[in-house]
Amino acid sequence: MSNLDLVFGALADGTRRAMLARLGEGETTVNALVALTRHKQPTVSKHLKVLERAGLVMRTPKAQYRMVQLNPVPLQEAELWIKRYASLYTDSFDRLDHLLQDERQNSPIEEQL
Amino acid sequence: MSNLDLVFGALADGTRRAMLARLGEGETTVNALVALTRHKQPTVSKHLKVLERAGLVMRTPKAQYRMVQLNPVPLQEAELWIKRYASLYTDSFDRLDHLLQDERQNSPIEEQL
DNA sequence: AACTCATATTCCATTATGGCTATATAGCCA
DNA sequence: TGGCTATATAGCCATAATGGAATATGAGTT
Repeated sequence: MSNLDLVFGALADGTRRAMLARLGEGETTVNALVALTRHKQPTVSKHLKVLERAGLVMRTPKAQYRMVQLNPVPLQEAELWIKRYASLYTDSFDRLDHLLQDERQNSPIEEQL
Repeated sequence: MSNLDLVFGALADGTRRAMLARLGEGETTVNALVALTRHKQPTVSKHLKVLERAGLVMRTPKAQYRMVQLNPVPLQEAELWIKRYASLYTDSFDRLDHLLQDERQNSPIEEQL
């Protein structure tokens, strides 16, 4: 499975997006994230695992807490995908550019994404 | 369910991203999309329905074909979300800006997304 | 009308997801 | 040590998602 699958999959949930938004303001603890949502702690831990699997989040132990930290890189990749593949329609110069690049690789297309 | 859920969910699949990438180059038929993937036609039709539900795609009948067309708007919204909520870490000016805006609304956070 | 091609729908099996409760683990503090 | 707190894991359930085969629909074509 592509990493973009995991990243977009992780983003496809409001609770997880809320957690990311919060993490964008700085690292925090798991409990702080629990407080943000209407869910129980184990549920939040599961969501964290999804985010972690997508590479969006890192957990580092600090005393009895696990500090949760945002990793922006996969988000940038996701943003890049949207720009690269789905904004072709706007800029026809860009479009030609991408078409040329795609020429080099071939089917099955899904493996390139 | 938020529309971003549907959009990101739709993007969380390489086959669908491949279809979108193709649609970025212009409208096409369902069969052309089938040819792009390793999947059967009914499967592709299902994927199209997912994309349609997310508002990413429109189908208009043209003779016996259904022309499939990309709708860029939800993609822009998705891109915007990434920028708005998850790129806080980069620009501290931006960050302050968002924090101030968030001040007005409150919990549960997930409903704001 | 009969045939064909393009696409959608139905049904089925398999697997994934999201939430909960209950329980385990592990670090701190007294 | 014992007890509190923070977090993870396991087990369970309901629901949704994925893919295929078979079939239906609908438009063109002869």
